[in-house]
Amino acid sequence: METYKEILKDSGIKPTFQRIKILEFLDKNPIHPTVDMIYMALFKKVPTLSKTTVYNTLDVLRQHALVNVLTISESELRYEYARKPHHHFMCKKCGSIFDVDVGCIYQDSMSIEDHKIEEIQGYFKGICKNCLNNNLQEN
Amino acid sequence: METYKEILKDSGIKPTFQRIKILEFLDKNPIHPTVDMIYMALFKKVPTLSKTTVYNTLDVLRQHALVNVLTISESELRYEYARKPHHHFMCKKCGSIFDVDVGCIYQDSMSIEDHKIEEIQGYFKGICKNCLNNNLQEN
DNA sequence: TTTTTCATTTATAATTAATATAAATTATAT
DNA sequence: ATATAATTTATATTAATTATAAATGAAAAA
Repeated sequence: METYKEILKDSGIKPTFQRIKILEFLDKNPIHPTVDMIYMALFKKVPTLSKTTVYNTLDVLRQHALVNVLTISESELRYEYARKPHHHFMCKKCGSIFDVDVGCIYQDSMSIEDHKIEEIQGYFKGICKNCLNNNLQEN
Repeated sequence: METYKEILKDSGIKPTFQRIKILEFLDKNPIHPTVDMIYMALFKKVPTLSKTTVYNTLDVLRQHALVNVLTISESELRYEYARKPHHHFMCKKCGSIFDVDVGCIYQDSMSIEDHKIEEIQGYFKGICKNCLNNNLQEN
């Protein structure tokens, strides 16, 4: 199993302690966190961490295609460890974001209506299955 | 042809001058503008307009399903007059946003992986056909 | 080892989109 | 006319993000 240090090195990124920790957090917590969620979680174990570093690191990781930025929320950006392409569902009630593993027919297209495609984001919004179940129990 | 006043009335919205102007602007300028773009454009003809009114009006129009909010940009929200469902393409070079009229196979689905769908956003990003052409001319 | 250099991290300040609040205005109903 | 309520406006506030510069740390050169 490849370590985070190795993943960073292989991408040409100097594997600093902070970068390793942020990458590890994203990998182990597929919750599509905000910058603040990452900062709050890691601050407990790395009290010297600064929020600027989280921003900087996410930028670096993104430039090397290790993380994706999601604009699914209207108020702040969300981040995820980049695995294979997929779409996302955001619950309007609890706010959680889920991966949805549906085949996108444009995933392998080079262009759409003569525009060159470099990136595809598919966002679904509504009520997640957990909230749907909780609603039933309340009745 | 239905007037903007009528469209607002039919949606149960009091057709004020500001609301009519904002709705008209969105209808006649399918550029998916930001709040600022709407404000700047209308301010010329309606110098008393305030930016808060643009925010408020867009909220009201949205609640009555007359406008859609796009989160395609990472820095600010974009708005459009709500017509029939479609996806969007944003150019990474010039920043323009285009409607793309592609059939979405999930458009009529009620749910996805047990989550209840209420809204679907499909975003494509890359280089638009205009910028692709301009690049050729520069050589 | 010591020094130098450079990248990274951190602290701080600045920017800006969006929201909240309250006063002013306008329209509507009494 | 007057009172009431909705809307608009001005202003202040919040909060995500970016910019700037100082502090730190690690690698390279002497």
